[in-house]
Amino acid sequence: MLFISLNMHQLINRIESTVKLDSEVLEKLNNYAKVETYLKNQHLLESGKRCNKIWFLKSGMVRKYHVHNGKEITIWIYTEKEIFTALQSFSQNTCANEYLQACENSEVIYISKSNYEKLNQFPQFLFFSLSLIKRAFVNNDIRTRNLNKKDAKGKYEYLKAIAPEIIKRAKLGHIASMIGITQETLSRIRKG
Amino acid sequence: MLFISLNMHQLINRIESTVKLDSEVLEKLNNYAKVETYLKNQHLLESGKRCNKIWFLKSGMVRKYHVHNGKEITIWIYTEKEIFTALQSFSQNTCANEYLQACENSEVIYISKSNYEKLNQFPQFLFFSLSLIKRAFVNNDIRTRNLNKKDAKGKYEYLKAIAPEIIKRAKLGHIASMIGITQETLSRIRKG
DNA sequence: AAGCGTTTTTGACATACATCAAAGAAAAGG
DNA sequence: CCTTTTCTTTGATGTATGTCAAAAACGCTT
Repeated sequence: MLFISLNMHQLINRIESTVKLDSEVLEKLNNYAKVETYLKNQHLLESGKRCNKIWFLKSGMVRKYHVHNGKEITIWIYTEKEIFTALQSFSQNTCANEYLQACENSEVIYISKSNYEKLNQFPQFLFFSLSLIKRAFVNNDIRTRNLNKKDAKGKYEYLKAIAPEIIKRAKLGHIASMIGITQETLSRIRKG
Repeated sequence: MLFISLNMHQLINRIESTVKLDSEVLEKLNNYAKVETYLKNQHLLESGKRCNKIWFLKSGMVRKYHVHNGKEITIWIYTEKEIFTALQSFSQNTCANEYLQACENSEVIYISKSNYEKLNQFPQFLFFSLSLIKRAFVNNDIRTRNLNKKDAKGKYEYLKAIAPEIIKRAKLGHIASMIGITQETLSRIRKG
């Protein structure tokens, strides 16, 4: 009889909306996945460190950013049920040059790189990994194209349309740097 | 005895720098891959059509662009030995909203989507697909981050550093729209 | 070599947005 | 509940780059 931790259901649903997993994979997944909590402002990952985890966000909000000329540039903000990692570091064993920080108290499930690779030895899980990254790739692509040729207001409206949760919950400055404008400009845009 | 078309060697080398393929996969790959040539300015793919091919560029140069307010925005320019497709259309069976156009006379190898999927039933090929897209994802990511917070000159210098071939061979206007500046600005940057 | 279409350069001008600075509002913390 | 810190708003000013238009250079084709 297969025992799956209660914590795992959201994640398993997420995966099984792409591929059905057989009990062998489910069991491994259940064993490999660990739950962890972070307080607001705590870092899940820091620039310069190697990223050897992939995360699933159960609750809260996590911001990915990098530092350029002493300024934090938000890359993306993740909300509930999203899966994220610092892919270059994770897949190429290099040092990350980005930070992952909880912007609210957050609860995550993570799988270590080595365990993730073990899961990927199962073709059904490998197939999931491929579709996960394909979707992420396509989304990035669409986002970049849409943001590129818009003015500040257009960028904000676009982000609002595709990620209303972020607009509601994230700080002004974080949102602004995500779409490449200053927070002063964003404040004025919001005013009307 | 396995016969592999001469045309295929470049592509096979490219794949086998990631995974060694056994003869069964090699044979299928050889059967599925077709060579095609395009004249300068001919389209490999047009917006509104479904993209059901993935290409390997043997020689020449291919530009991916989309049209925004009647203007062509270059997304990227591919040079020899690169693999490309319109991923959203290819993987989600939607209509492409981008064009692929030869900017020089070009020779490509393509594999149809259905054959590509057949190849992906082999875990070793699936593994290649995953690493291919991972690398593309990471490269896009790095590029976007680097281009975002630079001024026009910085963007140009960055592109020159990562893709000198494009700078040498592509048209001014194509390069300019790729980094989100006007061709007049780029012309002035080049002047000094 | 001449001619024609395309691409690049140059110039004058307009403007969206950044920057800097300081006040005001909200949140955190004792 | 009051204090301190952090975040957001508002205002004044500067500048990089866009836009429009025309000239110059380039590269095919005959």
